[in-house]
Amino acid sequence: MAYDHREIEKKVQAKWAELDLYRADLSDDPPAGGKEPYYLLVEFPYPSGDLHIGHWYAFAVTDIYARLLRAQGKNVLFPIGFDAFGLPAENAAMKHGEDPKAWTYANMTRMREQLASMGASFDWSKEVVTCEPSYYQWTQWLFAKLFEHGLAERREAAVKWCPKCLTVLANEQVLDGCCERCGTEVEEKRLTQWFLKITQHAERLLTGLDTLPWREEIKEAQRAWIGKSEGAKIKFNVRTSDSESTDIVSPYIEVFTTRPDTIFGATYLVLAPEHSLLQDEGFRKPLMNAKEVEAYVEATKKKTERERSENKEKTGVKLEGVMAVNPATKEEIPIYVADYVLGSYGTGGIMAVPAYDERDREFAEKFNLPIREAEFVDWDTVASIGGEKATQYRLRDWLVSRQRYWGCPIPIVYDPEGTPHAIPAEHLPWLLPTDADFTPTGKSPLASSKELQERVTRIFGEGWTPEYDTLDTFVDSSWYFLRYLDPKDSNAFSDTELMKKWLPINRYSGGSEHTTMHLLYARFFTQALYDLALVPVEEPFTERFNRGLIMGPDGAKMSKSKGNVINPDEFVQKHGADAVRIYLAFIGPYNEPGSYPWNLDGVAAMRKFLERIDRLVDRNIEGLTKSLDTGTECKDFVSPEIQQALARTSVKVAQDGDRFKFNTSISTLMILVNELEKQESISKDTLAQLVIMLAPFAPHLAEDLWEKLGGEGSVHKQVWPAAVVIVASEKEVIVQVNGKRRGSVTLAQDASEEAVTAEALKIPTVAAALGGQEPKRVVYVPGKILNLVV
RNA sequence: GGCGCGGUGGCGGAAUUGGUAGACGCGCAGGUCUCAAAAACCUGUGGAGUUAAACCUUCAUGAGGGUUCGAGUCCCUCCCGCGCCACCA
Repeated sequence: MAYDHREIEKKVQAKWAELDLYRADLSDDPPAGGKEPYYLLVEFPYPSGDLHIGHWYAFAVTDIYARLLRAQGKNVLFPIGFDAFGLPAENAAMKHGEDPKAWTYANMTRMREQLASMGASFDWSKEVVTCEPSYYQWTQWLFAKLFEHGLAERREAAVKWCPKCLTVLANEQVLDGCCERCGTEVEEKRLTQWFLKITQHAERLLTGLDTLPWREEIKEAQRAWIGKSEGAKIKFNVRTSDSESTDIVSPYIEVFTTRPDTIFGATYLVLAPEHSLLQDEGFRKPLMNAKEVEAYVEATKKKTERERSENKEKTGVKLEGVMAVNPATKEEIPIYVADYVLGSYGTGGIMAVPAYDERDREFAEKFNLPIREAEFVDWDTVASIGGEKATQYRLRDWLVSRQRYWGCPIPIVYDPEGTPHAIPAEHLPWLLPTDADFTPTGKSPLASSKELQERVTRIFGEGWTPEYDTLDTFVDSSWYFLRYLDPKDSNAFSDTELMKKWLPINRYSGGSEHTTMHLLYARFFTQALYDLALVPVEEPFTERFNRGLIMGPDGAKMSKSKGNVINPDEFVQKHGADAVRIYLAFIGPYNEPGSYPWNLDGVAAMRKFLERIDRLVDRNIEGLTKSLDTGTECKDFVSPEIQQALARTSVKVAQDGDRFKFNTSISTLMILVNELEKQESISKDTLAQLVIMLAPFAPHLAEDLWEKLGGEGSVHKQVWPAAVVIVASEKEVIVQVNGKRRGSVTLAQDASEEAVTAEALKIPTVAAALGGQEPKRVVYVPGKILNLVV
């Protein structure tokens, strides 16, 4: 008889709610006999409205770990919330004429139910919702702190613009030249925007990685993104090149190079078309082909960086009338403007060494410039010509302004002179106005709010104006894990004492797409707040695991157009939430970013496994009842084999769980069930242990079985079975000849090498393999292996 | 192009970190039950070979070398896949 999962899920979920089972008491203190705190974090969802299979994989499997930890006596904080500001809400609002807020809140209601349906043991009392004023008040407060300390700055810069989302983007949100959200190719503009100065933390973001036990690929991706290069800055004087005068024009051109030792081979200089000298009057004066240069600069402006890099054919224009002087050779060398040099990196100018740089060589060959292999010089020589050691990073400052409505208002006002001021804390939360036309036009929707302007005038006076942009949603999510500790506090963003106790987060599970976005931002935020003595740790996440991807049954990425999308609800209806949970956990290791095809038979197989356990308990409960009826002692005999098996399972399930290898945890449980099924009768205690170990994986069925067994309270409050190990008196030793297995002997644990060897030689296959020869050498690993070498 | 991570049956994946390769599950094959089928259960299942049968032999962890008593695991060379970065000087 198959169990009725729908009824069980309903019943036990109500029971858990009634018992308020998953609330973590954060002040529970270890010295006072409390449990050790463990902060388990999973990236909070965007309220998109429907839980898809990826959500299940993210939350249901991480939940297994939360339950394993609780069973092992940890005080587990496993919170959840919603990353609720963001663009899709506005898009939906435009499409259906709904209010972004109404859309967001309706979705959150729906998702809370769905998250409950998977049996996730979140502590909802700690919920944070980033679009609520009680939350974004503190996003604003923290932004103001960063502003006061010079880490937030408004300035003009070349920025990426998404023509579809009609907003600027951070560098991190541009993937292969396209918008991370919608895939549209981005444009470049020069705009005045708000930046968070993450580049000030480049070095610490780099060195901090060395202290973290993360997988190498995550660290390497961040290192590559930060992109540190060490080299030198060298100044080249510039002269007019008419024959009589060798006037020094405009002070000099400074270049950055990672190879200052090749300066003898620098046969020309190249400026990026964006280089400020090209706009400098003094520099332009002697130019004989200023118009041609101007035309080239203009043509480059029309190209995106992507177009510049896709066209590998080198282009450029020589600056006629000026020459640079190589400070090492004192030689006059030509200066070019070429778009293969980027204005946004280094000094925007390079010394070209065509002998050792592929790109310079291509350019030199095309323009017939000299290619000289040179002697290499040491650092003293470089220093003697004015070279200075310099380090460059690829990382750009984080652009956080967004010309969109549904986001956290930037807590800044401008005085009549246009100088920005942080809005004082007493006026926070600085509310998102409700009278703005949120249709994105490229201009900030908040500019259309009368209420906002009136509010500014009322509070700050005539002539003052509000900031109209909202913050990138990645700012909201850069500190949410701090708020979980104290989500309702209206006096502080978090609680100092609780932060000391609960930070850093023990384990953070999420998606690999956040490696060079959210994960980098959150580290920066934490470091910055650490410097302001607002948080007690420099690194927020001790361990980080990127989970893999669930693919369609055909092995391809799920997409509506391919028709291979798996809807978890169908499987939950048919096989139950527990079967889906176990299937997702069994599919492969959770700590590796692999991609796993959804196997249609897989969930059914997991359901069968659960039914076998259900039957096993039922069958034996009958037996237990009978023995009670006859008055015999119920606590019956447990064979050493079963005791051994229980001990083995208890250790291995917990160990593998700790490595996020739930697949082998479950296979270990399967092996135990296979063994138990062979027993004629099983004691109640044995069944109880099985059910406790099943509970993290199949929380609903386990709770039901626990009740059947007459257990007190909830199975999820039980402690993990202690491993009662029986020390075997005998041990099997593998016998090898020349490293190949030829048999085995079972002898006393402490048998001597001689005794094992003597016994091994009696095995016919061993004797045959030896062919009558005496072993030249014997390798004995006590209790494991005896290798006879001939 | 640079860096990182991988490559194990028909499939997802195991392998105590140098010690019986292929756990567990899917799939497949055969069987029990049935008039039949489904479900359920049982048995088998890397290739090749010897055999009455094998707890027998042999080959096998992308390819080729090496270290070692012993290598999926360590080292070298190469091939392939995935990820990140990429005209970053």
